[in-house]
Amino acid sequence: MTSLQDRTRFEPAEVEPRIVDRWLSSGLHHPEPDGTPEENYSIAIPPPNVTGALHMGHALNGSIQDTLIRYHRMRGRRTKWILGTDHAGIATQKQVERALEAEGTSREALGRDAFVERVWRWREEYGGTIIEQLKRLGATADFDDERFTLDESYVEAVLKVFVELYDKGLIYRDLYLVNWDPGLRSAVSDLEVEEREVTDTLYHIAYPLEDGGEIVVATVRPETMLADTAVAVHPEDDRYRHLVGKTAVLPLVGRHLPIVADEYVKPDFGTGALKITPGHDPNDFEIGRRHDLDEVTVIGEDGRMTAEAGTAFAGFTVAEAREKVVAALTEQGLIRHAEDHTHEVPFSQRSGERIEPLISLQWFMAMDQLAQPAIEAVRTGRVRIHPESQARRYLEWLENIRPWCISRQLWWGHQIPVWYRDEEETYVGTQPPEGPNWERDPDVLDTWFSSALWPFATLGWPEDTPELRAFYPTDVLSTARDILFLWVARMVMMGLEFTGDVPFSDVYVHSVIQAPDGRRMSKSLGTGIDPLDEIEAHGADAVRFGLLAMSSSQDVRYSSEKVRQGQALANKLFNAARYVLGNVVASTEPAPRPATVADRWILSRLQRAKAQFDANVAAFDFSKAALGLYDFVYGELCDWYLEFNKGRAYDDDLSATMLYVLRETLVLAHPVIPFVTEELWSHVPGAEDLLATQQASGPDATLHDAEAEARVGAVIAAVTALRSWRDEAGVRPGETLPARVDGLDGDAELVARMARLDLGADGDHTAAIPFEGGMIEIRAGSLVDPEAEARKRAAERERLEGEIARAEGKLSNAGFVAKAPEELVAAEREKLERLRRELEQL
RNA sequence: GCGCGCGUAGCUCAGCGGUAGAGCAUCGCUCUUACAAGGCGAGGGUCGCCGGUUCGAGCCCGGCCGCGCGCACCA
Repeated sequence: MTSLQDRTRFEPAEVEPRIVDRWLSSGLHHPEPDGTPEENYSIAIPPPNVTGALHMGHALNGSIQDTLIRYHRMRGRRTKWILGTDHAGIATQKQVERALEAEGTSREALGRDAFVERVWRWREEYGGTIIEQLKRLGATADFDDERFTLDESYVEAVLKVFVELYDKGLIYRDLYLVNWDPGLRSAVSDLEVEEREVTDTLYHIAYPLEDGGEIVVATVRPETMLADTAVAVHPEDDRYRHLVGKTAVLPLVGRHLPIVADEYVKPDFGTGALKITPGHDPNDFEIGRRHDLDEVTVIGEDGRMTAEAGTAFAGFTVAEAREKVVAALTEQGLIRHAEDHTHEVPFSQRSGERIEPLISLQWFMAMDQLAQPAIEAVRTGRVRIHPESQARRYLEWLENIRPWCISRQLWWGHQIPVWYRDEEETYVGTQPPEGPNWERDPDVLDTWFSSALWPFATLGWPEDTPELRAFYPTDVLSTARDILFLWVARMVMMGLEFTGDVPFSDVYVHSVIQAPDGRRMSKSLGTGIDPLDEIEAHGADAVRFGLLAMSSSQDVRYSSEKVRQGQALANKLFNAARYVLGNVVASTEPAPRPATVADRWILSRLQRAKAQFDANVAAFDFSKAALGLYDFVYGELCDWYLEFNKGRAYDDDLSATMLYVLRETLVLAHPVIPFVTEELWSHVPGAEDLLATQQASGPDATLHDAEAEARVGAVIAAVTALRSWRDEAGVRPGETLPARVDGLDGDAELVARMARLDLGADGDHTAAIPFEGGMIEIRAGSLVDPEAEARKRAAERERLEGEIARAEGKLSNAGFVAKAPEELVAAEREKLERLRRELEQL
């Protein structure tokens, strides 16, 4: 191993691979299942898509989870970070289909079995990528126990859940209007649909009435008129009241349409008359069921018009049919008006295609009954969601929950365990039915159906495994807010339903990292930043620190400054350790052996840093936790304590204290910046094993020292005041100044050393520099420019007078004296007196 | 449309009832026994706008303006 003293910089690229190897070969990431879930600590990783690569969101969440895992591992908990990947039905199938297309073939040409086989091979090849990338981040997930949502045992769990929910009547098959994705040729769930603003043409179309006259309806989708089965008006609408119960005749088709009254219709929109197309519009579908209307389908699953649309339109795409319908209506003089209309239209998040609402035979899951316990769990605090605002979103969604369409017309996934025979018989079971002529339902389950079981299916459920007994329920689930409904809420429901317990006690919803310009990070926009590039450039510690430091309760822009701050911290700590280790008596046992007020001060500040770090981690405030480490290492340990001790002999006492502080600092910082701390640990004399497996001790109240903090606080104030004075007075920092110090008693020596004062010499009085707790008198005569000094003094007097005026004003305010808290008034009085003294001394 | 969040130093963000903060950037000084990916210091803000509550308000309340997100059925 390279000697520490030869290196003046921390080189992540050289150090990190070595350290990762040591961690992995130690097996520290893999706990034996033992103990209870209360004693142990576990986190189930949000399973990345098996085909995925590490992006900034993974890097942030990986940093958060690994920080929690390392923190609790170092505090005596048996920790398991449950690892694995998700088969990601649609995403994976699409990737492989694209590859097939490039080869000039298709999944249809291959057939189902060969295609699925092909996807498995694809997974063999690319599935390990993201796992390897997590290792580079320093993640100590359980790499020895990697799960996949299509593992044999996982499939068993999924099928069992399906069958049980079916038996309870919560899963059912229904002919219902679904969000059809024509690109995917599959149904998708409500949560996979996003609204986009689109400008369409709103046509006013006249429908003749059977008894003469007409009624004009407004629509942006004229082609769907071919499937109209009614016209609706508002029951209170005087313009149309007399038409309710009459019949209109559908142009181009000739179908007779009842005119119905329904509250849904908005009289002030369009013409106030609404064509009803139950087969192709969600609202019309509801209205249709209310009024028992026919459901006609004219658009097929391929996005083209069906035979039902009539010979003039069958086979054309929706867009083509629209033109033809409008042309035909125009010809008949039935288009009364056309205008641009901008509105929100559903698109598939998966394929980007416009959703085509279609009536389709699909599997659904009733959610109301399952939602109730999941609502209770959050209301009663059994599951705590951080930040609070996300808990409100969670509850709102669950309180308004709708049935979940769980079947997907894909090949890659958990095939639905239902068999049919002769259109008559249906069999539902985890094993295929006996007997001939059974056909299995070709559809697979929505990926989120299997993800919902993740925290317990990964631990071996439904078997009563040692892993399940030791680590379920898990402790924390950390995730982004976009899958709070898709995933988190459903895990709570399934966990409660099937294990009788919540799957985790805390949910931490982390920030979404945006591009530096505030746009979404995305490959297609070219705004993505690859965390691996950042690790390459700045080191994994820097990336971890930076991501934690920029995280917040809301979305944040990526801040490369924060990453550089992390890099600076790693380098700083590296050099501080190098310096300390080069000076201490190596054989000394690390221990707090304070011999000076500075020693007592740093020991006291260290306890404070530990307590604050603990509090911040407990509150999931990772930004404060990371920045607090930076402040302690930079602002207290390096800027002051190491400097205080320059020129002091490194005797046994100082060595013991130094080593103690160094070791405690490495232990404290390790969860956030594991690499540099682990590397340094290997150079600390007497430090055994890996830092990652050391046990941290909590803040030690006996080392808290208010007196030392006050005294050193005054020293720091004095030194800072003097440096500032030098800068303004133009006195070089290196120049030793004859001076007297008032108000610091025995600590004046410390100030003299830090600020280059000569307390023994004497000379003309030239300047008085007040600081919080005393006064430095410079006796340097000719060194100082008298004019500059006079200007400074005047400025200082002005400042003091201003502050005195403010304090006097406050104290002469009867309201303040009468109503403000007593101690505040007293403090103000003291301050006023102090300011007056300072002014007098000037 | 309803709901939530955010507008604080040039930039990214803390602070959320008692005299405005950090990191970076800028400027000046400085190679003082670790660290130039150093050290020290300085400048820089009517805390989006208007009212109100309070002895006292970035901080609480109300109303505007701007930005973002979530939910929603206006054809």
